[in-house]
Amino acid sequence: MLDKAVSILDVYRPDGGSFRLTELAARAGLPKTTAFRLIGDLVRLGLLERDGERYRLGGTLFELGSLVPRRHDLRESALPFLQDLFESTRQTVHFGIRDDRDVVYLERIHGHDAVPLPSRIGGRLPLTCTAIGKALLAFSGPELADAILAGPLPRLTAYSIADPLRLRTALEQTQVSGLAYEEQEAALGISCIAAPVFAGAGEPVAALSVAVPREHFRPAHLAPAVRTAALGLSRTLRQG
Amino acid sequence: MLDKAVSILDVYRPDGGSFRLTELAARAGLPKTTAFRLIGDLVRLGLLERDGERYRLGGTLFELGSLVPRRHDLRESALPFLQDLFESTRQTVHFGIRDDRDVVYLERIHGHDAVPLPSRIGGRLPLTCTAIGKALLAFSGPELADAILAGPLPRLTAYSIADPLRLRTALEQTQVSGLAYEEQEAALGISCIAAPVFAGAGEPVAALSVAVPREHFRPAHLAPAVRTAALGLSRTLRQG
DNA sequence: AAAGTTCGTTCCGTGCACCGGAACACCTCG
DNA sequence: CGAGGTGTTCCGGTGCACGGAACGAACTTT
Repeated sequence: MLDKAVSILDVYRPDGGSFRLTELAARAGLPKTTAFRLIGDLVRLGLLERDGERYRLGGTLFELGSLVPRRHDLRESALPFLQDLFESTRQTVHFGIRDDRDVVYLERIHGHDAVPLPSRIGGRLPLTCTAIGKALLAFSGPELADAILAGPLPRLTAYSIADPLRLRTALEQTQVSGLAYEEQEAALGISCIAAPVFAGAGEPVAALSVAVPREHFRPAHLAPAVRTAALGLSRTLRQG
Repeated sequence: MLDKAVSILDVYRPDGGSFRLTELAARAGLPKTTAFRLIGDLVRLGLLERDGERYRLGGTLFELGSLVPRRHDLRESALPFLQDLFESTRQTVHFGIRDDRDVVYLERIHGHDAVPLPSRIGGRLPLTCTAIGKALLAFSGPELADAILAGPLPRLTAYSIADPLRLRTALEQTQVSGLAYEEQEAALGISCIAAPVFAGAGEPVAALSVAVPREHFRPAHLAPAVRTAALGLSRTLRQG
């Protein structure tokens, strides 16, 4: 039964939105009556809510989701540094962690006139298509990179790296410089620079980045700010 | 069964954390075996995760919670204005909505050396004890204020307003000035100024605030910035 | 206007998944 | 060592989750 309830909730991933009963049932692969029954329970429990004739995710999910430790704890420590980075660059700042082969975004800060990006708090993008992902990947154990490089690489744009050799080279450059770059690999017209965040010896626990319209991309200006934020945060995390 | 699963998840509200099986079962009021079974399912589905011998809320909740429309949509619109407000004040900025008799915080922005506050993204505090809450309450229909004033008022500190007359006066002052204040009513040593955010005619859809250590509270300096942010955001929301 | 289609909701028989006590193995502490 | 606590497994009983059928309402098509 739990599986069925979650299959209903999963209809809303990754795009959110709202659905009517029949569509929700179809997308969840459940008989209409079963879906109707479960939806009623989910609404009662606050995990879904009614919006006219439609259903959308409910406030209780938001409240529970906000308590998830890996989001809450890391975000609290990172926020001042992300704010610094946003202020010194005025560009969209991201903060994310690795989950399997994806980046999961824990925070995203932008101002007015922010460029449209596919990233979203709570959303996922492939490690290999994003600067944050590459920063995480470059400093993770070699087994992960090997495993990812052994299969086909996911693509979000025509510029996404599809050649394993090219990706390996990029990762090695990141290992040397401590910075990872993204060139229209996740979103057309967008460049990005990222640095890993460490909590101690070993793999990075997170990474942060700045995303910029390509024609305004100035690594020389951005790199020090990105490094400073990542180092500052790493130091804070090490001190517990 | 869903009820039981949610009773397990609700153990984590409002404080988060992690628990062992037996404690989780006791707090959820379930027999140990039932809890064990459900926890196994919740872990499999990503709603809980194991942390050694302990269980904590899982990443799937964070991902689903991030898609909740009333959080995601409002926060996206509000963020640039909240950033402006943070930059012009350098103090902790809050953004919240009303749910029944509580404020639910949708965003909280702070820098280094932020003052400790009881607020938290996804957390709740009584309307009557917070500036945001009073801003929301003052511009909601009179039935709500009447209903709240008819019962005992919740208190978070010794300074929280317990006298219905005093609260009614404060609400009327907010209706006149468009600003609501908080004087150690939610947290000792903390003052706060808030303004409502409207999306059209009618009740406010949200409110935003700045929280300051009491000895640094300068309403004359803060009020214009708070007003500007709230007005700017209201305008944006009205334009869709 | 009538017929057909789709929707959300209710009804209800039944099969099996949920339930949870008992048992077990392991660990910790006095 | 024994007592108490923990997490895990086992398994029989039964309550209820399940979902097809039916229904009424709304919408669309002829």
